[in-house]
Amino acid sequence: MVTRTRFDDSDCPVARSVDAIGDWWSLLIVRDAFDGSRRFGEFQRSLGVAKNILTARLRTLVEGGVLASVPASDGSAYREYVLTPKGEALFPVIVALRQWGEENFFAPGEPHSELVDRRQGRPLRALEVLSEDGRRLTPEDTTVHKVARPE
Amino acid sequence: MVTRTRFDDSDCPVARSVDAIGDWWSLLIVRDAFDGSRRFGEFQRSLGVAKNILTARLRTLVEGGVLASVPASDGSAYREYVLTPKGEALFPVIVALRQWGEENFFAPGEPHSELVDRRQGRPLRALEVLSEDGRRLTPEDTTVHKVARPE
DNA sequence: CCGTCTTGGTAGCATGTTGCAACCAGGCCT
DNA sequence: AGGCCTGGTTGCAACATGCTACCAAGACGG
Repeated sequence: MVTRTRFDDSDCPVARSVDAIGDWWSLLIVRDAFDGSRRFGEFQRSLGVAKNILTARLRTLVEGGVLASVPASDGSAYREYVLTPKGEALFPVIVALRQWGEENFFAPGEPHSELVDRRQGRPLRALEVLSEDGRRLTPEDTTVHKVARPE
Repeated sequence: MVTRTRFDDSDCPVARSVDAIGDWWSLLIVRDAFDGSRRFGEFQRSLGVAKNILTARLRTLVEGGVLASVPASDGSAYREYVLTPKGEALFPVIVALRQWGEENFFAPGEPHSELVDRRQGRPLRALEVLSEDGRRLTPEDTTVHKVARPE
């Protein structure tokens, strides 16, 4: 087959995550969902994505348990897409990508959308990778413990 | 055009990050690089990716400043691919995806590769999104401050 | 209800991208 | 020199993406 390679049986959690999200559009849909988008049209306008693509991505996200399709909150007969707990758990992923992007792809002072603490209106603290006892870890401080896949 | 949509001029850092990484293979290449892979053949065997795809992804990652192509460390005439500081800064992204995958795509007790603290051999602490003054934030505690794109 | 607008899609087609397999050049090794 | 390893490139078939047009059901004013 020439289908896109799947990673859903990999023993690496990163690979399975990547596989579950599906593609980059999906991640931007999730980003918009965190930002309050709920309706098909909201996602479509915000992303500028073709409607057939959006339809397909929303479907796979719902099938994957990241989004749920629920009756509209305004009483109309339309449906809305909201994050499930599993989808909400992607928050650190989005924040990590956001911080990496801010750091590396914007000139100083270049305007960009910014995620802020609602209470103080201040930007967030940079994510830190910590050991169990709270030491800050760099990539060199860690190693991957490989697990043999059972035959 | 029917080319894949690009996000490199979006005002959202998440979109620019997504655009810079390019596709999922690239992220898995970066994961392997954190895990110590350096040579073309190492990536190829580890990922099982077609060589032409790997060639293309390595090239875009080098062009994007995530990897650097350096002379081989063993004195041979071959080249190696190592993470730049910009690439190393993806560490929290990989860790976030890894933790999300561990949490959501493995049955309890199912074997999987694991990222551990080299000093203690223990798994890492879960990433936390914190406010500037150290409060732990959920998605609901944050909001995106939109910035108008200058015309 | 009746016509019309909005919402949320589907269908068809051109083009781009992916993956496989075959091939190949230059390093390395004895 | 001969043969194997490494690190690719090339060609092709299948699949995915994006665009535009179309469409059905819900909302809505009269």
